[in-house]
Amino acid sequence: MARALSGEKRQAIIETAKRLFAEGGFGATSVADIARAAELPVGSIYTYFSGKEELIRSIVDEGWAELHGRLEDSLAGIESPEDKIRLLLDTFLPELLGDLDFITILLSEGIGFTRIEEKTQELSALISSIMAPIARDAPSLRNFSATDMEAALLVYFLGVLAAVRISKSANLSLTPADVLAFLRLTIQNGLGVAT
Amino acid sequence: MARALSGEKRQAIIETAKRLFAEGGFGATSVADIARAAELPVGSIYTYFSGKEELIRSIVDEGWAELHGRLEDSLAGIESPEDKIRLLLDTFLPELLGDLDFITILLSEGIGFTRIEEKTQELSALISSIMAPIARDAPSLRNFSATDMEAALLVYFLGVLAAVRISKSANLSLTPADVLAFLRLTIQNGLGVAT
Amino acid sequence: MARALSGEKRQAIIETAKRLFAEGGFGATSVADIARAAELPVGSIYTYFSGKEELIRSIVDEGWAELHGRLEDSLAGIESPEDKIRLLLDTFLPELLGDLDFITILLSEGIGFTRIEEKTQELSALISSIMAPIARDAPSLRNFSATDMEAALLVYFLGVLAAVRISKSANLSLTPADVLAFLRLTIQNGLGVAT
Amino acid sequence: MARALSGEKRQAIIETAKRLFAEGGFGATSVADIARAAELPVGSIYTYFSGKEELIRSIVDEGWAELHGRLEDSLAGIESPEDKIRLLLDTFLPELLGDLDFITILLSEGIGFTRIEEKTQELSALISSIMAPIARDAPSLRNFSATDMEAALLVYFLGVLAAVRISKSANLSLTPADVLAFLRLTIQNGLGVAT
DNA sequence: TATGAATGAGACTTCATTCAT
DNA sequence: TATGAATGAAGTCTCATTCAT
Repeated sequence: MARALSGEKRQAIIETAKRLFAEGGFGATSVADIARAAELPVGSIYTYFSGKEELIRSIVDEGWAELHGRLEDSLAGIESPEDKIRLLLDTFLPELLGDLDFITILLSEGIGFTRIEEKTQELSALISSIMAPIARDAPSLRNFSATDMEAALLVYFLGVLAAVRISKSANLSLTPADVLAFLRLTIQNGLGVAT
Repeated sequence: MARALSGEKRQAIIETAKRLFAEGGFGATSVADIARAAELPVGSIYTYFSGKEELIRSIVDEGWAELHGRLEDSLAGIESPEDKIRLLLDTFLPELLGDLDFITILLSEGIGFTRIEEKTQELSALISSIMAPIARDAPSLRNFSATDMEAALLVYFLGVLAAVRISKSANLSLTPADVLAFLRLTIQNGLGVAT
Repeated sequence: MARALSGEKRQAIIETAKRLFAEGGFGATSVADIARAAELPVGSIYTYFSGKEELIRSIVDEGWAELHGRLEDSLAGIESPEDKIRLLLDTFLPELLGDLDFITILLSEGIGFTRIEEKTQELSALISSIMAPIARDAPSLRNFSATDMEAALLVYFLGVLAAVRISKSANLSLTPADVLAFLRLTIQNGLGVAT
Repeated sequence: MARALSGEKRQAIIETAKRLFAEGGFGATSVADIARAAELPVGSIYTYFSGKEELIRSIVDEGWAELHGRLEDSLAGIESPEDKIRLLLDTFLPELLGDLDFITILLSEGIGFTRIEEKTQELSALISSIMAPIARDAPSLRNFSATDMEAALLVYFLGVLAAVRISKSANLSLTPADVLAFLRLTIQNGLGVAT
């Protein structure tokens, strides 16, 4: 029997590529760069991925699947909408915001190689369904149409990601925690859910 | 006359490159592609720009300068903060959101070649100063710290751009007008300024 | 038993490689392609052959040896030159012309990896010796020198192979049977041997 | 104005590539090999040809066009079928047989990249039309069907090419002149045309 | 100033062969 | 013996930039 494909090696490639793509961009990062950084021969990249595009697609797809999976698992054990929102704000978002490389790829090069839009909508729908029961009763959302809600979710979600990313890359004083704090305030004001 | 023609040529290069960079990305668009699409010889690109990077830098810098300049000019003739906010929502943002190619470049490839962060902060500061007098008196913003305001501006500004961009590239039903409508509602709720 | 199985595996490799080399060319066919098509692991190819070149050499050498061997065996039991010629036309050539992949390899990639020329001469000499007694008495060959005979054999042999090959690859209406019919006519006219 | 494409350089590439393809085969000859032999930078090959395949296609197409063109030009001034056949044997074929590299490419790698079959048929039809008036009256061709004629042309044409090629590559004593002599004899016997 | 051919570094990818298992 | 992951040299091709014209 020959050697089996090494999950470790595959993961090392994914992680190295994620970092380099986030730092320098997809186009400016060569497969050779990735191999060098991962301390692997170039050929090995192609043992694990059919090409450079499959590599970025895997980074996004798998990163997203893990995120989404963990979120759904966690939500499954929770009944109250308020607790679900707290989970989003206290666990899910901090985790996502902690993975700046992932966010960077998601917001820039990722588009065009992966169906990020579908993923964003997926998440939108999930959050939307969580918020619906509360939003219905929130006085400040009285005059929010369904379209307004859809726009709100996109703006807040993408805005939070982009804000955190730009704060980091521009060395602004604003931290992910600050951004989350603003989001908490906004949700408390809008939905009346304190976290 | 000759100078006018040259200016036109330069502008043609900028516009063609902007479209191609937005459509295919900076890395995937060659200088020859731009020359072909602009129906100009390759050499001409280098008559007007020192290289490919200066080209994208010019697109972002000049696009931003024009935007910012027009905004300041318009604001100069307005006294009331409410009217200023109306100008932002009714003129400035619709214009910006209409230039999807510019937004796309700004959010993806732009970063890394240009100091977008500084520009975003510039705009942030401007808007912040406009809102300050109103925000102070808005009851719903009572417990908003300065940091919260900074976060809010970044999240809304970047969120609106990213939402519009993704809606277009993913063929979502959400239009720039929908996103603006949400923003208007939010401002009315938060600042009490109707537009 | 084990050896029989191994022989089968070796034969499967030879046959698969022959087909792929004929279809796509030696250079364009990878060892992995052959392994995949033969439903064998890559390593197995190297258990039976020292490398890709030995593989094509084996295809040509063994194919030729079998052909030549069968021909000599059959000729051994025949006395009359006329019957020998009939054997060539009715058995040997139809068999050879039926193996289009072999012909294709022989005429294209084969050269350069194998000493096809020697083989062609070998066969030439054999056929020449068969025809000699008859040719001497054929009136129409009166003014044929030995060199003319050598040229004739080469032209007819290679011409028949190339014609059949090109007819197939170009989807011409000409069949191997048509080409053989022409050859029969020619031999009847030239040597007076009817088949 | 920039430099104009150099016909000389293009021709040098064609000739170098033709030689190398004939000597080592298409697959085994790298673009870098060609560039080195032509004393040109690799990039220049791509200034004149879109890729390696267009290169071999150009070799075959242009070589064939020149050959075919010259043949038709020469035939245009000749009335008698006998003289036309003499032209084929005394001028056209010797020229073709003198370009061994071209023949080699035609017979091996050429197939698959170029529509050689169509070209062969083109020539077949031309020669066929030349021979028709004579063949009708030739007693020895009485029992030749149209299919036989087609087969004959293919076998003789391809056979002559292949024979000359193999004689050269195998260092046989047979020369192109010998092969042509055989062909002359055969035509004299069959068609009664002396050359 | 205008042009576009020229250049060669470097990108992505393939692949024959080896060898740990 | 059997396997197929591992390897890195080499292949094809692209492209930003230069510069002869």
